[in-house]
Amino acid sequence: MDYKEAKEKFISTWGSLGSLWGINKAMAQIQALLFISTKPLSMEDIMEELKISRGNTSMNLRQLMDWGIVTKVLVSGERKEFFTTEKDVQELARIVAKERSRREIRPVIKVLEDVSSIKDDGTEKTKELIKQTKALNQLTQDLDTLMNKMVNQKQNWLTKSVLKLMK
Amino acid sequence: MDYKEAKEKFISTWGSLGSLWGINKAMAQIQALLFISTKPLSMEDIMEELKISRGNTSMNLRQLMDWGIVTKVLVSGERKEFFTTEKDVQELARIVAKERSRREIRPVIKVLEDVSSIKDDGTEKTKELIKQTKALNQLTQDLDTLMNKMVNQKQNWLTKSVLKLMK
DNA sequence: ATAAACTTTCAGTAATTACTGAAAGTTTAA
DNA sequence: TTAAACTTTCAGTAATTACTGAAAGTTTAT
Repeated sequence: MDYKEAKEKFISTWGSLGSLWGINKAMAQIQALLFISTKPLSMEDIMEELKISRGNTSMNLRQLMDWGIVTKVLVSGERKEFFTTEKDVQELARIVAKERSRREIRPVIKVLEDVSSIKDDGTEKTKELIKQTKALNQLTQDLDTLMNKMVNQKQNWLTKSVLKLMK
Repeated sequence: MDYKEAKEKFISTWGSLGSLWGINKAMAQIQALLFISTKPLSMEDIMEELKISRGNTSMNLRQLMDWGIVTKVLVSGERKEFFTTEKDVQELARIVAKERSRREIRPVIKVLEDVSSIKDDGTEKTKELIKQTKALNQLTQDLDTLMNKMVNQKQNWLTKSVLKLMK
Protein backbone atom coordinates (compact mmCIF):
# COMPACT_ATOMS: atom_id res chain seq x y z
CA MET A 1 0.00 0.00 0.00
CA ASP A 2 1.50 3.32 -1.05
CA TYR A 3 0.85 6.75 0.39
CA LYS A 4 -2.05 7.60 -1.88
CA GLU A 5 -3.88 4.34 -1.23
CA ALA A 6 -3.29 4.55 2.50
CA LYS A 7 -4.52 8.11 2.62
CA GLU A 8 -7.67 7.27 0.67
CA LYS A 9 -8.35 4.23 2.79
CA PHE A 10 -8.02 6.21 5.97
CA ILE A 11 -10.28 9.02 4.76
CA SER A 12 -12.96 6.69 3.48
CA THR A 13 -12.92 4.51 6.60
CA TRP A 14 -13.19 7.56 8.81
CA GLY A 15 -16.12 8.75 6.75
CA SER A 16 -17.90 5.41 7.11
CA LEU A 17 -17.31 5.31 10.84
CA GLY A 18 -18.82 8.78 11.06
CA SER A 19 -21.93 7.65 9.20
CA LEU A 20 -22.39 4.72 11.56
CA TRP A 21 -22.35 7.11 14.49
CA GLY A 22 -24.65 9.72 13.05
CA ILE A 23 -22.01 12.06 11.68
CA ASN A 24 -22.25 13.21 8.11
CA LYS A 25 -19.73 11.46 5.89
CA ALA A 26 -18.36 14.59 4.24
CA MET A 27 -17.85 16.20 7.63
CA ALA A 28 -15.88 13.23 8.91
CA GLN A 29 -13.83 13.09 5.73
CA ILE A 30 -12.93 16.75 5.81
CA GLN A 31 -11.75 16.31 9.37
CA ALA A 32 -9.76 13.22 8.39
CA LEU A 33 -8.12 15.07 5.52
CA LEU A 34 -7.09 17.96 7.73
CA PHE A 35 -5.96 15.55 10.40
CA ILE A 36 -3.28 14.01 8.19
CA SER A 37 -2.38 17.15 6.32
CA THR A 38 1.03 18.69 7.00
CA LYS A 39 -0.31 22.18 6.49
CA PRO A 40 -3.62 24.12 6.59
CA LEU A 41 -5.84 23.59 3.57
CA SER A 42 -8.05 25.98 1.64
CA MET A 43 -11.60 25.32 0.56
CA GLU A 44 -10.32 24.68 -2.96
CA ASP A 45 -7.85 22.10 -1.66
CA ILE A 46 -10.58 20.25 0.20
CA MET A 47 -13.04 20.33 -2.70
CA GLU A 48 -10.37 19.03 -4.99
CA GLU A 49 -9.15 16.24 -2.70
CA LEU A 50 -12.56 14.92 -1.70
CA LYS A 51 -14.32 15.73 -4.96
CA ILE A 52 -17.17 17.55 -3.26
CA SER A 53 -18.91 20.81 -4.10
CA ARG A 54 -18.15 24.24 -2.71
CA GLY A 55 -21.48 24.40 -0.93
CA ASN A 56 -20.99 21.07 0.76
CA THR A 57 -17.47 21.98 1.81
CA SER A 58 -18.55 25.33 3.18
CA MET A 59 -21.45 23.91 5.19
CA ASN A 60 -19.45 21.11 6.71
CA LEU A 61 -16.50 23.33 7.58
CA ARG A 62 -18.95 25.59 9.40
CA GLN A 63 -20.24 22.63 11.38
CA LEU A 64 -16.76 21.46 12.25
CA MET A 65 -15.95 24.96 13.45
CA ASP A 66 -19.15 25.07 15.51
CA TRP A 67 -18.03 21.86 17.15
CA GLY A 68 -14.66 23.46 17.87
CA ILE A 69 -12.79 20.80 15.95
CA VAL A 70 -11.61 22.91 13.06
CA THR A 71 -10.26 26.45 13.08
CA LYS A 72 -9.57 29.07 10.44
CA VAL A 73 -5.98 30.11 10.07
CA LEU A 74 -4.64 33.10 8.22
CA VAL A 75 -1.84 32.37 5.84
CA SER A 76 0.13 35.52 5.27
CA GLY A 77 0.09 36.75 1.72
CA GLU A 78 -3.04 34.70 0.95
CA ARG A 79 -6.46 36.18 0.56
CA LYS A 80 -8.48 33.03 0.98
CA GLU A 81 -9.12 31.21 4.22
CA PHE A 82 -7.25 28.13 5.37
CA PHE A 83 -8.32 25.47 7.83
CA THR A 84 -6.70 23.14 10.34
CA THR A 85 -8.05 20.61 12.79
CA GLU A 86 -6.95 19.86 16.32
CA LYS A 87 -4.04 17.48 15.88
CA ASP A 88 -3.93 15.97 19.33
CA VAL A 89 -6.13 12.88 19.44
CA GLN A 90 -6.93 13.05 23.12
CA GLU A 91 -7.95 16.67 22.89
CA LEU A 92 -10.07 15.76 19.89
CA ALA A 93 -11.79 13.00 21.84
CA ARG A 94 -12.42 15.37 24.72
CA ILE A 95 -14.05 17.93 22.45
CA VAL A 96 -16.27 15.39 20.71
CA ALA A 97 -17.34 13.81 24.01
CA LYS A 98 -18.15 17.18 25.55
CA GLU A 99 -20.08 18.41 22.55
CA ARG A 100 -22.15 15.31 22.07
CA SER A 101 -22.91 15.24 25.75
CA ARG A 102 -24.02 18.86 25.70
CA ARG A 103 -26.05 18.71 22.51
CA GLU A 104 -27.54 15.26 22.62
CA ILE A 105 -27.40 13.80 26.13
CA ARG A 106 -28.37 16.76 28.28
CA PRO A 107 -31.74 17.26 26.56
CA VAL A 108 -32.52 13.57 27.04
CA ILE A 109 -31.68 13.80 30.74
CA LYS A 110 -34.15 16.65 30.98
CA VAL A 111 -36.90 14.51 29.44
CA LEU A 112 -36.04 11.56 31.67
CA GLU A 113 -36.35 13.81 34.68
CA ASP A 114 -39.73 15.08 33.58
CA VAL A 115 -41.04 11.65 32.75
CA SER A 116 -39.74 9.96 35.88
CA SER A 117 -41.32 12.57 38.08
CA ILE A 118 -44.91 12.14 36.99
CA LYS A 119 -47.40 11.46 39.78
CA ASP A 120 -47.50 7.86 40.94
CA ASP A 121 -51.14 6.92 40.46
CA GLY A 122 -50.61 3.53 42.07
CA THR A 123 -50.98 1.47 38.89
CA GLU A 124 -48.34 -1.06 38.06
CA LYS A 125 -47.57 0.41 34.64
CA THR A 126 -47.00 3.88 36.06
CA LYS A 127 -44.72 2.46 38.72
CA GLU A 128 -42.73 0.63 36.03
CA LEU A 129 -42.41 3.73 33.84
CA ILE A 130 -41.16 5.76 36.79
CA LYS A 131 -38.77 3.07 37.95
CA GLN A 132 -37.24 2.45 34.54
CA THR A 133 -36.87 6.07 33.50
CA LYS A 134 -35.33 6.85 36.91
CA ALA A 135 -32.79 4.09 36.38
CA LEU A 136 -32.02 5.35 32.90
CA ASN A 137 -31.65 8.86 34.20
CA GLN A 138 -29.23 7.66 36.87
CA LEU A 139 -27.20 5.72 34.32
CA THR A 140 -27.02 8.62 31.92
CA GLN A 141 -25.91 10.99 34.63
CA ASP A 142 -23.32 8.53 35.94
CA LEU A 143 -21.90 8.08 32.48
CA ASP A 144 -21.83 11.81 31.94
CA THR A 145 -20.04 12.31 35.26
CA LEU A 146 -17.62 9.53 34.49
CA MET A 147 -16.87 10.97 31.10
CA ASN A 148 -16.32 14.42 32.48
CA LYS A 149 -14.08 13.05 35.22
CA MET A 150 -11.93 11.30 32.68
CA VAL A 151 -11.93 14.03 30.17
CA ASN A 152 -11.23 16.80 32.62
CA GLN A 153 -7.97 15.28 33.68
CA LYS A 154 -6.88 17.00 30.49
CA GLN A 155 -3.24 15.98 30.49
CA ASN A 156 -3.15 12.34 29.47
CA TRP A 157 -6.55 11.62 30.85
CA LEU A 158 -6.77 8.29 29.15
CA THR A 159 -3.64 6.77 30.55
CA LYS A 160 -4.47 8.08 33.99
CA SER A 161 -7.96 6.65 33.82
CA VAL A 162 -6.78 3.27 32.65
CA LEU A 163 -4.19 3.11 35.40
CA LYS A 164 -6.72 3.92 38.09
CA LEU A 165 -9.09 1.29 36.83
CA MET A 166 -6.36 -1.36 36.82
CA LYS A 167 -6.24 -1.42 40.58
CA MET B 1 -48.26 15.06 32.49
CA ASP B 2 -50.27 11.85 32.75
CA TYR B 3 -49.12 8.29 32.12
CA LYS B 4 -49.98 8.26 28.43
CA GLU B 5 -48.19 11.52 27.68
CA ALA B 6 -45.14 10.52 29.70
CA LYS B 7 -44.93 7.17 27.97
CA GLU B 8 -45.20 8.74 24.53
CA LYS B 9 -42.65 11.38 25.38
CA PHE B 10 -40.20 8.79 26.60
CA ILE B 11 -40.63 6.56 23.56
CA SER B 12 -40.32 9.37 21.07
CA THR B 13 -37.30 10.89 22.82
CA TRP B 14 -35.56 7.54 22.92
CA GLY B 15 -36.26 7.12 19.22
CA SER B 16 -34.76 10.50 18.43
CA LEU B 17 -31.68 9.82 20.51
CA GLY B 18 -31.25 6.58 18.59
CA SER B 19 -31.41 8.40 15.26
CA LEU B 20 -28.78 10.86 16.40
CA TRP B 21 -26.46 7.96 17.19
CA GLY B 22 -27.06 5.97 14.04
CA ILE B 23 -29.71 3.64 15.39
CA ASN B 24 -32.92 3.22 13.49
CA LYS B 25 -35.79 5.07 15.14
CA ALA B 26 -38.23 2.16 15.09
CA MET B 27 -35.62 -0.12 16.64
CA ALA B 28 -34.99 2.30 19.48
CA GLN B 29 -38.70 2.81 20.03
CA ILE B 30 -39.48 -0.89 20.18
CA GLN B 31 -36.76 -1.28 22.77
CA ALA B 32 -38.13 1.69 24.72
CA LEU B 33 -41.63 0.26 24.64
CA LEU B 34 -40.48 -3.11 25.94
CA PHE B 35 -38.29 -1.41 28.51
CA ILE B 36 -41.23 0.21 30.26
CA SER B 37 -43.70 -2.59 29.72
CA THR B 38 -44.78 -4.61 32.75
CA LYS B 39 -45.07 -7.78 30.66
CA PRO B 40 -43.77 -9.28 27.42
CA LEU B 41 -45.42 -7.93 24.27
CA SER B 42 -46.46 -9.64 21.06
CA MET B 43 -45.80 -8.37 17.58
CA GLU B 44 -49.40 -7.23 17.39
CA ASP B 45 -49.01 -5.24 20.61
CA ILE B 46 -45.93 -3.49 19.29
CA MET B 47 -47.45 -2.71 15.88
CA GLU B 48 -50.51 -1.32 17.58
CA GLU B 49 -48.66 0.83 20.12
CA LEU B 50 -46.11 2.29 17.74
CA LYS B 51 -48.32 2.36 14.66
CA ILE B 52 -45.80 0.59 12.50
CA SER B 53 -46.19 -2.24 9.99
CA ARG B 54 -45.72 -5.91 10.59
CA GLY B 55 -42.68 -6.04 8.32
CA ASN B 56 -40.98 -3.17 10.08
CA THR B 57 -41.69 -4.68 13.48
CA SER B 58 -40.41 -8.07 12.46
CA MET B 59 -37.18 -6.75 10.97
CA ASN B 60 -36.37 -4.55 13.91
CA LEU B 61 -37.14 -7.22 16.47
CA ARG B 62 -34.74 -9.47 14.61
CA GLN B 63 -32.03 -6.82 14.84
CA LEU B 64 -32.65 -6.26 18.52
CA MET B 65 -32.35 -9.99 19.08
CA ASP B 66 -29.12 -10.11 17.06
CA TRP B 67 -27.78 -7.44 19.34
CA GLY B 68 -28.78 -9.53 22.35
CA ILE B 69 -31.01 -6.78 23.72
CA VAL B 70 -34.36 -8.42 23.18
CA THR B 71 -35.38 -12.03 23.73
CA LYS B 72 -38.35 -14.14 22.75
CA VAL B 73 -40.39 -15.51 25.61
CA LEU B 74 -43.01 -18.23 25.49
CA VAL B 75 -46.26 -17.37 27.13
CA SER B 76 -48.03 -20.55 28.10
CA GLY B 77 -51.31 -21.07 26.36
CA GLU B 78 -50.39 -18.56 23.66
CA ARG B 79 -49.41 -19.51 20.17
CA LYS B 80 -47.75 -16.30 19.09
CA GLU B 81 -44.36 -15.10 20.21
CA PHE B 82 -43.77 -12.53 22.91
CA PHE B 83 -40.76 -10.30 23.48
CA THR B 84 -38.96 -8.69 26.40
CA THR B 85 -35.88 -6.57 26.68
CA GLU B 86 -33.12 -6.63 29.25
CA LYS B 87 -34.48 -4.55 32.10
CA ASP B 88 -31.27 -3.75 33.91
CA VAL B 89 -29.83 -0.52 32.57
CA GLN B 90 -26.22 -1.30 33.35
CA GLU B 91 -26.43 -4.66 31.66
CA LEU B 92 -28.05 -2.94 28.70
CA ALA B 93 -25.23 -0.42 28.50
CA ARG B 94 -22.68 -3.22 28.66
CA ILE B 95 -24.29 -5.08 25.80
CA VAL B 96 -24.55 -2.02 23.59
CA ALA B 97 -20.98 -0.99 24.29
CA LYS B 98 -19.64 -4.47 23.56
CA GLU B 99 -21.61 -4.86 20.38
CA ARG B 100 -20.77 -1.49 18.94
CA SER B 101 -17.13 -2.04 19.78
CA ARG B 102 -17.14 -5.41 18.09
CA ARG B 103 -19.07 -4.42 14.99
CA GLU B 104 -17.89 -0.91 14.36
CA ILE B 105 -14.66 -0.16 16.22
CA ARG B 106 -12.65 -3.33 15.67
CA PRO B 107 -12.76 -3.06 11.87
CA VAL B 108 -11.55 0.51 12.08
CA ILE B 109 -8.65 -0.51 14.32
CA LYS B 110 -7.69 -3.02 11.65
CA VAL B 111 -7.60 -0.30 8.98
CA LEU B 112 -5.65 2.04 11.24
CA GLU B 113 -3.10 -0.68 11.77
CA ASP B 114 -2.74 -1.29 8.07
CA VAL B 115 -2.51 2.36 7.20
CA SER B 116 -0.08 3.25 9.97
CA SER B 117 2.27 0.48 8.97
CA ILE B 118 2.93 1.56 5.40
CA LYS B 119 6.55 2.01 4.49
CA ASP B 120 8.06 5.33 5.55
CA ASP B 121 9.35 6.79 2.29
CA GLY B 122 10.94 9.70 4.10
CA THR B 123 8.51 12.36 2.85
CA GLU B 124 6.90 14.67 5.33
CA LYS B 125 3.36 13.78 4.34
CA THR B 126 3.95 10.06 4.75
CA LYS B 127 5.50 10.65 8.16
CA GLU B 128 2.45 12.69 9.17
CA LEU B 129 0.00 10.05 7.94
CA ILE B 130 1.83 7.36 9.89
CA LYS B 131 2.13 9.49 13.01
CA GLN B 132 -1.50 10.53 13.09
CA THR B 133 -3.02 7.15 12.31
CA LYS B 134 -0.74 5.57 14.91
CA ALA B 135 -2.00 8.04 17.49
CA LEU B 136 -5.59 7.37 16.51
CA ASN B 137 -4.99 3.65 16.70
CA GLN B 138 -3.52 4.02 20.16
CA LEU B 139 -6.47 6.14 21.30
CA THR B 140 -9.03 3.76 19.92
CA GLN B 141 -7.38 0.79 21.56
CA ASP B 142 -7.05 2.62 24.88
CA LEU B 143 -10.71 3.56 24.79
CA ASP B 144 -11.65 0.03 23.93
CA THR B 145 -9.54 -1.33 26.80
CA LEU B 146 -10.97 1.23 29.17
CA MET B 147 -14.49 0.39 28.16
CA ASN B 148 -13.92 -3.30 28.55
CA LYS B 149 -12.30 -2.77 31.93
CA MET B 150 -15.29 -0.85 33.15
CA VAL B 151 -17.86 -3.02 31.60
CA ASN B 152 -16.33 -6.29 32.70
CA GLN B 153 -16.64 -5.41 36.34
CA LYS B 154 -20.16 -6.63 35.67
CA GLN B 155 -21.66 -6.04 39.08
CA ASN B 156 -22.17 -2.33 39.46
CA TRP B 157 -19.34 -1.47 37.14
CA LEU B 158 -20.35 2.13 36.87
CA THR B 159 -20.31 2.96 40.53
CA LYS B 160 -17.05 1.10 40.97
CA SER B 161 -15.47 2.94 38.08
CA VAL B 162 -16.61 6.32 39.26
CA LEU B 163 -15.29 5.62 42.74
CA LYS B 164 -11.89 4.62 41.45
CA LEU B 165 -11.65 7.70 39.32
CA MET B 166 -12.53 9.95 42.23
CA LYS B 167 -9.24 9.23 43.92
C1' DA C 1 -16.54 53.68 -5.40
C1' DT C 2 -15.71 49.66 -8.04
C1' DA C 3 -14.55 45.23 -9.06
C1' DA C 4 -12.13 41.07 -8.26
C1' DA C 5 -11.66 37.31 -5.02
C1' DC C 6 -13.60 34.95 -2.15
C1' DT C 7 -17.60 32.66 1.08
C1' DT C 8 -22.34 31.59 2.26
C1' DT C 9 -26.93 30.36 1.40
C1' DC C 10 -30.53 27.75 -0.37
C1' DA C 11 -33.89 25.88 -3.93
C1' DG C 12 -33.77 21.95 -6.51
C1' DT C 13 -32.18 17.28 -7.02
C1' DA C 14 -29.84 13.03 -5.99
C1' DA C 15 -28.67 9.35 -2.85
C1' DT C 16 -29.65 6.89 1.04
C1' DT C 17 -32.36 4.88 4.44
C1' DA C 18 -36.63 3.36 6.35
C1' DC C 19 -41.24 1.46 5.85
C1' DT C 20 -45.26 -0.95 3.95
C1' DG C 21 -48.09 -4.69 2.65
C1' DA C 22 -48.76 -8.75 0.56
C1' DA C 23 -46.82 -13.16 -0.93
C1' DA C 24 -44.11 -16.89 0.66
C1' DG C 25 -42.58 -19.51 4.44
C1' DT C 26 -43.10 -21.86 8.96
C1' DT C 27 -45.23 -23.89 12.89
C1' DT C 28 -48.90 -25.92 15.44
C1' DA C 29 -53.32 -28.06 16.29
C1' DA C 30 -56.78 -31.09 15.04
C1' DT D 1 -52.21 -33.76 5.93
C1' DT D 2 -54.53 -29.90 5.98
C1' DA D 3 -55.53 -25.49 7.28
C1' DA D 4 -55.34 -21.87 10.54
C1' DA D 5 -52.23 -18.92 12.97
C1' DC D 6 -48.53 -16.92 12.86
C1' DT D 7 -43.62 -14.87 11.07
C1' DT D 8 -40.36 -13.54 7.54
C1' DT D 9 -38.96 -11.66 3.31
C1' DC D 10 -38.62 -8.34 -0.14
C1' DA D 11 -40.10 -5.44 -4.25
C1' DG D 12 -41.95 -1.16 -4.46
C1' DT D 13 -42.55 3.31 -2.36
C1' DA D 14 -42.13 6.96 0.95
C1' DA D 15 -39.38 9.82 3.98
C1' DT D 16 -35.20 11.60 5.18
C1' DT D 17 -30.77 13.23 4.55
C1' DA D 18 -27.00 14.87 1.81
C1' DC D 19 -25.19 17.40 -2.13
C1' DT D 20 -24.85 20.59 -6.02
C1' DG D 21 -24.31 24.84 -8.34
C1' DA D 22 -25.44 29.26 -9.01
C1' DA D 23 -27.07 33.58 -7.07
C1' DA D 24 -26.44 36.57 -3.27
C1' DG D 25 -23.43 38.23 0.14
C1' DT D 26 -18.92 39.76 2.00
C1' DT D 27 -14.27 41.32 2.09
C1' DT D 28 -10.18 43.35 0.26
C1' DA D 29 -7.36 45.86 -3.00
C1' DT D 30 -6.94 49.61 -5.99
